Amino acid sequence: MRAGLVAAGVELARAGGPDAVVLREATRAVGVVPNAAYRHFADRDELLAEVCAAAMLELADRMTAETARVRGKRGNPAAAQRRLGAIGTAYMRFAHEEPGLFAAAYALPEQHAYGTADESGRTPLSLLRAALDELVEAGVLSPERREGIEYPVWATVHGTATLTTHGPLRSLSESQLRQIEAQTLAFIGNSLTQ
Amino acid sequence: MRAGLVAAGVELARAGGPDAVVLREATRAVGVVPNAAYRHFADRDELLAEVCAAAMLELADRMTAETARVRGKRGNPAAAQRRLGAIGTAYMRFAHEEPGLFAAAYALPEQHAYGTADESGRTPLSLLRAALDELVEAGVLSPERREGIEYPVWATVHGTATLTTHGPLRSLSESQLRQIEAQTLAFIGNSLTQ
DNA sequence: CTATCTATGTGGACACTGTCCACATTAGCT
DNA sequence: AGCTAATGTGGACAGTGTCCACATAGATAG
Repeated sequence: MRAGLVAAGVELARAGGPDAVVLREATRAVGVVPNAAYRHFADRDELLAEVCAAAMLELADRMTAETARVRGKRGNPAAAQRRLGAIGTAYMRFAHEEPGLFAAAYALPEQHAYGTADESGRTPLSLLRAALDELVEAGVLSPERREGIEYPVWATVHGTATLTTHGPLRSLSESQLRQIEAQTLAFIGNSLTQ
Repeated sequence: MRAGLVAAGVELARAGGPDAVVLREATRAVGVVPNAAYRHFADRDELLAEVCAAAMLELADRMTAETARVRGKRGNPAAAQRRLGAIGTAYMRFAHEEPGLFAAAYALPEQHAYGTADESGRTPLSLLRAALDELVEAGVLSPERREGIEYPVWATVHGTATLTTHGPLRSLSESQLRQIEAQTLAFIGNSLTQ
């Protein structure tokens, strides 16, 4: 039933973002009285935390999938760059295809949410780090510039994602959107390969 | 009184972010019955929109102030770069000194909020554009790379600001924070001067 | 096999929110 | 002076998170 509540919460978040994951509605969905939820969660935030973790997991899954589609063996410069691009693309695509879940993923400041690890330990951040490590290994990014570079890279993609989904840049045309996303990836590439 | 409600709303937002700007509380602060607000605002969102605009304005003011502190005449390459840095610094500093207001500034997707212009027409985005234009004028940024470059730049700074204030990177130590911010600005500089 | 304990769901309540309606007051214009 | 438009008031309703006391079922111990 805990799982049922979380599943209901995820659907609510998918449809309306973190604010839409309302405890009473989730209990209604699973067919139980509101208070029953308090046997499984201390409060609404604890439910939202689970929803958040689920959203992060789906994001990590998408990043993994998109990365896996890139051919070329590890260490190949072009392939490494494409894999980093795949990570950014998956991130921004997730934000647009599931804006509610994306917002929910970052709704809780608390969370140890560098991304709660899924069973395999993959988190969005760890996937990004791996891609950047490969970039160093491939000789594209110099080692002395590697440390901490994941944060600006993450921020750039995250900023574009939020600005274009929930921020002032939402309601751009599809083509404008694609252009800004491409420009964002090029911007990152520019900064790294130098 | 409309102004009073907005002022109360701004203080609420300052203290607790957009969710804290609750209509009834604002009317309480100005000493009037809740419904009185409906003579001035269609609903809560319309009040929040004003708060949002006020927050954007304060952000623009800070950016202007920080930029003005940079010496060196227009067109000087080093000065132009420092002015762009000042804009980013002001942005991230605002996010940290006024996290509630910063969040409120971006709370409403609706808004024509590329930043509602203040009396002088300055908005955060227009200030950024001006700084980038100067960078072109100074020969630091090549003209053919100028178009639309404001979006990745904005996104990078915005991403760092949100991740470190409301996101998973909050609760970093002061020194880690400063380092990430410096790294963010360097990252942008790297991408532009190439 | 019975008795007790623990986990889980129920009913009812409270404070709080945004919002609507009907009413009172007040200021300004004719 | 009297009408009109603007503004504030009182009361209400639905919806929310959360707390309390109660019921019930399932396991566990004697």
